[in-house]
Amino acid sequence: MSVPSPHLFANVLARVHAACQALAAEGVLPAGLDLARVVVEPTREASHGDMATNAAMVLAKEAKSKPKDIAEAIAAKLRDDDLIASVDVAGPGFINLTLKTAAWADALRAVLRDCERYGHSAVGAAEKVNVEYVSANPTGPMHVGHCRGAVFGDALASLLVTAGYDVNREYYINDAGAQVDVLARSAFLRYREALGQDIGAIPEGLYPGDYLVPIGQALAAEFGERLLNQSEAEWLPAVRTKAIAGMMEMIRSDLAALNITHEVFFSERSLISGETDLVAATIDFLRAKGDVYLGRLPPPKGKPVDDYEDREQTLFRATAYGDDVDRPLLKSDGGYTYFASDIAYHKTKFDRGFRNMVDVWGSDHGGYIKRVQAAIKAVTDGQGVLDVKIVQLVKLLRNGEPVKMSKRSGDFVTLREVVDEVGSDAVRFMMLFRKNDAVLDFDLAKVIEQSKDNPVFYVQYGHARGHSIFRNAREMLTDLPLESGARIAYLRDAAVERLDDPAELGLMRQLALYPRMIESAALAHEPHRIAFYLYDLASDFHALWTRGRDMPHLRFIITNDAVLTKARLALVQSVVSVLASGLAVLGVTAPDEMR
RNA sequence: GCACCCGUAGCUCAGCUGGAUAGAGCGUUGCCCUCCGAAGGCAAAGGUCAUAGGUUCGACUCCUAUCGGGUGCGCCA
Repeated sequence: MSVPSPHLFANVLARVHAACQALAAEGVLPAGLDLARVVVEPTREASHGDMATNAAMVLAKEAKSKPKDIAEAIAAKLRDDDLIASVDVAGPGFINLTLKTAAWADALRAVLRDCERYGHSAVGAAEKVNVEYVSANPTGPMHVGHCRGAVFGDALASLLVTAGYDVNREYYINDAGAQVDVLARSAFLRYREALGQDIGAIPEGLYPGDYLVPIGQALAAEFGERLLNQSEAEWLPAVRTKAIAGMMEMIRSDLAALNITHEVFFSERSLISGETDLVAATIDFLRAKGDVYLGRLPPPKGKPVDDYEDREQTLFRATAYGDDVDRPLLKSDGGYTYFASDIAYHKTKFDRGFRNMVDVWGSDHGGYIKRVQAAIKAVTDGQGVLDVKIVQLVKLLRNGEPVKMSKRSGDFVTLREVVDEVGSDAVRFMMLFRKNDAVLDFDLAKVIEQSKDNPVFYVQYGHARGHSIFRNAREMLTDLPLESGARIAYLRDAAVERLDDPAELGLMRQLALYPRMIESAALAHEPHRIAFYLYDLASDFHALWTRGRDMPHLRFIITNDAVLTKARLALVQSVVSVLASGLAVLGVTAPDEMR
């Protein structure tokens, strides 16, 4: 696999670094300066050139000279650079750089050269990252509330892969708590039903959903009437195992509808059912460090706890690691708290080689972050790092009206219903077209609209429009290949230096931003930035396309100039490639034509 | 009471881990289709970035306090 060449911004940053180091060698700047805070970024205003660096301002204090003086010194070095057309010092010490137009042509060639690898990065340095997401309780089908976290986690994982990390996608199966016993009892009822018994109404406290009917039938087929004479203690484990397996199968199939897969499904029960009790081992580990003690907790504030009992309990010293209070590890019945299992679980992640962990949780778990991060610190001696991404609620609407009830399940809308109605692409893109920590309105009617108001359509249409241009261009360039790999190869030697219209150069600038966007979005764990970037790119592309209406000389296909046409097709191809690449990161398809 | 998240244009939201005169879509207003690329395009208006302090060359971004909205607060997962 070829390593993509450093992108334009990284390239220019390296030149700025080199200039600083040269000045250090000459004694103009002190030796050993920390260049970490030096950045090269696109300018917001065209009058400031193409790129700007803050080098002089950042280094001024340490170098003990005026920013302007340093800026002039760096600028003088950069003026000799073969990539740079002009250098200006402005404002408090910005160094504004204008690149030679050849640099943009080179950047465009890089897109065609790297093909689908364009934008891929090595910042991740193949470091292992564990991304845990979904982890819905195995007690029923997935509902809409789950799908934002599912899509977010999946896109984040793809983004990290694209940025060069070694990513493991993981699902934690909560198969050890009381809720799976409830599931087992609910399934047992359906088992009796399958054997012809009249079960009447589903009792309060059990899961009423029809989705358990097939589980009951499967149990009847496997066990016959054997379980009927057994006590609950006897039949429950087998029924539970069967029911959980059935629920997980259903969940996997729901996820498959969104093209989401996990490499690892980690069972909570496996922590305690193996040869060694890993939860006990983890508690012992913490106890040996002095982080476990017997003590009392003040009663909880907020809503009163009716069965509150002040008692001495086994506590983890979470406050020593940044949490607000110490947290219990054992319940009054002697069983492990969910938190205790969770510590052991995250310890296994670390023990499996993941120093970097990302968990994607729903907004109602926000209060749980500190204690798990505290636990990870304790259990990994500060080596492991957990970033928790909270995804906010989705408000499901239809034409602006809230959608509450479900046709199928009665009390919640299933993920499957939503995907069936609007398609995976619309769900995925819209879930990512917002910061994860902001609540999201999802309107079933609007997301399938084929208009500019619908970002999903707008971006996909950009890709399709590119292909439409290729199809039309074949009337003139009859040997233009339709297959994308061959077409890219065909366009690779196009005379892209002929692209000099400001609108074209603007699009080239936008394309050059993509690799930098991938890196920063990956480092920030923010896949939504890619969605917004693609929207901007599509917008620029559509704008250029429509300019051809008033200005025929700007059309992509110029019938009497094959060389220019080919150059413009190279630009179109680059846009198409980047749109396809970005959509792939988001898990959204890039269609060749809109139906 | 405490912790965490949010507060940016009339509405829905971006703002690239501290950069220059805060951006986009919708909506509003004004132009642009006898024909060639209008499932539209161009342009304008619209802001005390919740408020008040602080940190520094520089703050929507970091810190403190206050106001408003949300979430959570032994032995649920």
